Amino acid sequence: MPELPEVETMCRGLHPLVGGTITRVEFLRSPCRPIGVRPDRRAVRQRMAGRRLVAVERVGKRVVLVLDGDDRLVIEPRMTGLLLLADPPSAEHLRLELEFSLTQGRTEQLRKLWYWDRRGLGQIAWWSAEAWQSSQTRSRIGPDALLITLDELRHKLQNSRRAIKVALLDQHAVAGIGNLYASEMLFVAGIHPARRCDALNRSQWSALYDAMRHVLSEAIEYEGSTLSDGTYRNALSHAGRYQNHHRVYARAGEPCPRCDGGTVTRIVQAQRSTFFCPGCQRRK
DNA sequence: CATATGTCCTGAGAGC
DNA sequence: TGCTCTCAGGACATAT
Repeated sequence: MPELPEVETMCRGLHPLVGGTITRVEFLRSPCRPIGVRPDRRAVRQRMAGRRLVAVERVGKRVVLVLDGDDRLVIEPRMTGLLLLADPPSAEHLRLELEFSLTQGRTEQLRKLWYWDRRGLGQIAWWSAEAWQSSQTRSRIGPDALLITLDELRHKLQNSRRAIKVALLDQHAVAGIGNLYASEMLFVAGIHPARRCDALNRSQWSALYDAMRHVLSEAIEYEGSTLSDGTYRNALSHAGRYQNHHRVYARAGEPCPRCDGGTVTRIVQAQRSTFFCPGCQRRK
């Protein structure tokens, strides 16, 4: 489930490690199927060891550990991946352990960073500086949802025949939006999730753009959403709080928080749940 | 090219 | 109580 706000929160939580040197890299043997590591575990372990962490960045829903020399370790948590400095929820789903050495004055401190993933759909990939550079210029992934301009968003999607909800999930168009926040931002914008992109007018694109920025930044302030399965946690293993502020997601049957008489409704689009209010998100 | 569908994965919860 | 089944949705592979 981690989408842009959760991944942003994870990244911010890793800030204490910046400047530290990686002293140990351990891919943990677990009864679970190993997650994908590219090029492979041994190569990644060799390349990581002794490197300094220069920055932690986010690209869409991916966490990028920038190392000295500009090489990068890119972590995609997908559904259940977490990056933790403390208290993993279970030992058996730990996948990767990194040990960092941090110097503060004369004292040296060791800290661990774990990648934990219950379902194991996550991916970890090593990018050399050169490979990263060329992939950036070829730009396989779309502009980040918090960096894209209104014009870019409109030009990317306005000719698409897809439903707007489905198009918002396309990471090649705009990166960072997932199933939960797509429903939330369409509700705030007052747009029916099944409206075709090519049927939206200029003021609706503008409303959607504003709603996208509003919902995502609000969710970051609350440190993301921890759903009923309780999986998502920040780096210190604390739950997010934005689930208490969801307007429609997973609220089917509840009264609309905006209009009189509307009921939040669940539909399925592209095999995913969508939540909206038929009363104030009109088809036309 | 654009769009739609299938696939992977684990554990919670429903229903019998 | 204990079993089987369905569902949750990240990204990508494959099909149309």
